[in-house]
Amino acid sequence: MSTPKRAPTWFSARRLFERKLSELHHCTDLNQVNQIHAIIYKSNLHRDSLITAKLISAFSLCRRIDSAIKVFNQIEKPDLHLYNVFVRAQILDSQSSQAFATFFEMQINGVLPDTFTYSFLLKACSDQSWFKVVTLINTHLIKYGLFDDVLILNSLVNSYLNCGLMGFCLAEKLFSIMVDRDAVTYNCMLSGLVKVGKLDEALKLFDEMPERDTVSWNIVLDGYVRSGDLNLAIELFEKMPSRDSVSWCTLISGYSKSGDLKTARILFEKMPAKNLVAWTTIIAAYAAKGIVKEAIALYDQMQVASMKPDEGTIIGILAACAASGVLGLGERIHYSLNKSGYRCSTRVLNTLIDMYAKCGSLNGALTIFNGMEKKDITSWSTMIHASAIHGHGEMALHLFSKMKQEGFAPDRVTFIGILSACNHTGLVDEGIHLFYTMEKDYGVVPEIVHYGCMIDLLGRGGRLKEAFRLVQNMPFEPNNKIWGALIGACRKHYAVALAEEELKHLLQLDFTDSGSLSMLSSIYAISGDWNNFANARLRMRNIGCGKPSGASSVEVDNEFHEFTAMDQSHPKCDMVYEMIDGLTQHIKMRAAGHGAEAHFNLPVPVDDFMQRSTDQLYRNN
DNA sequence: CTAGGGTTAG
Repeated sequence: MSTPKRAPTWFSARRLFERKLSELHHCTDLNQVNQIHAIIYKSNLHRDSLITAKLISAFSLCRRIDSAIKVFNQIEKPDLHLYNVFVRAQILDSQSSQAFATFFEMQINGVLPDTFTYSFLLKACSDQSWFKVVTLINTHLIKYGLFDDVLILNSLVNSYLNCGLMGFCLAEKLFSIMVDRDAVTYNCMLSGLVKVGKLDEALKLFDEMPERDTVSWNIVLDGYVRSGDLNLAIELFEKMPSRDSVSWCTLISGYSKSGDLKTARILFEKMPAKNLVAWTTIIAAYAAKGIVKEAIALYDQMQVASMKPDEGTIIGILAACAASGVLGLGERIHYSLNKSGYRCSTRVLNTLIDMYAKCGSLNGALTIFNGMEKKDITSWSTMIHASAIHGHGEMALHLFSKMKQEGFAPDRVTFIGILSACNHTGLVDEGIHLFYTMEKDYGVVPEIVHYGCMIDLLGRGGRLKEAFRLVQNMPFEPNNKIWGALIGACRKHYAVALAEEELKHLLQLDFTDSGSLSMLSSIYAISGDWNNFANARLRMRNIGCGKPSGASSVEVDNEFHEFTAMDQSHPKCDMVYEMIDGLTQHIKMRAAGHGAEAHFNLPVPVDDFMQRSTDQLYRNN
């Protein structure tokens, strides 16, 4: 006789609940969290600070910051632990300013922050714009006597390393005075050195370190990959004492980015336990190369292998679609997301906007944008840039004022977008106005990229003297992009004399931008100065110009077509050139004041063609 | 707290 099945008793249900409660802060299943939430309220446990803290963590893990906020707001007097959990939840949801608000609020309420609070806040300090905040936290730590804890000092070193050159110097200083360094301290510094490209110093530190774990080896592996020396990378990979998924993925990603898909694929097949990152890397690699069929096949295979795509997977593949202009795959993924009922995060939606825009569908981008209930600064900046690349300057300006109405403060990236919108549409005066108000009214200090936009804007608008004056007065040394914009402007407006005069000293500079050199040589060609022309051409040859040759690409019905200059290899080559000639004629007629109604014999209707084509410049190899 | 895929950028 078999043992009778026992009905679940009150006792076992209670035990189950207690077990779930103790693991609550690791739970990623929203339904379960909601259930437990309900039981907590019924059992009057919501006054227990530890349980509430776990609940906030759980909601944060399920990406439901709204629920976490509700729970937090119902607590009358949060303690340090609750404040910390809430700060971390806000940081994880990239609500940094709200997290700092919580940080101030707790101090007003007489709760003093501890090292945990500071370590969460430091996690938000991810780039140069946070440098001042990091120094501030540094002084706080000293003031409150928290400056001797390895954990927090490691966080501090790491944050400094994220903050540009100034940060790097302070990180080195801090590292040198730290007495209690542990493995993490060394690894932070090691990765900092690799990220600023100081591979030699990184290797030296690697040798000097008291102990090396897998993380250390992986950082050095990444260093070789970044330096482009994949042979050294694979050599290191082979002699590493231990390899984990990160080692494999670093290498696969390295080969993918270098364009060697074949080796990337071989490594992927050899990788023992393929994880989500490996799948994402290889799929995005095929998508970026425009090999759509294989990307789709792998995407399906991944699901057969019961790997569930996460946010990173979706963003990675969509970004690759955007970079290569493969609308078909992007649309397919968007469709499958909708069908599966996946709740797209703001970040995924932002990536979708960018993907549609860069693949030629401004309408697709707008549809996503308008349907978003929670837009962030990136959504607005992306949409502004989307209008810019489609030549809709007015739309970009409209979006710009609307985002301000909705309470968003434009940042450095927004300004790059809006200035380039003015540039693409010839809105010179609007651009100048925005540039001069960006610091005064918005507190955004112009960087060299913003100057680059302005110089391009002025130059294209024919205001060459102003462009040159701006270059002279800007607080930066001109880089290749600045020179490129100037030379391009001179060429466009046949300002040979100006180019000569202003660019004379340029020839002595260490000038390595192939595009600018080629434009410079064409200026000399126009002016008939064949000596300097030859000179410029010689310099181009010396720096190995033409290596990263530009290519246009377009995807039609899941097939990828690529074209380079003077390319005759395409099977429908004649039709392509016929189209180009027709379009050129079309543009010239439009420029001469003829309306769109002017009739041409084109093999495909113009709108259809414009809708589907992308003109993405990218580098071979 | 450190390493891998990953939104906006003349």
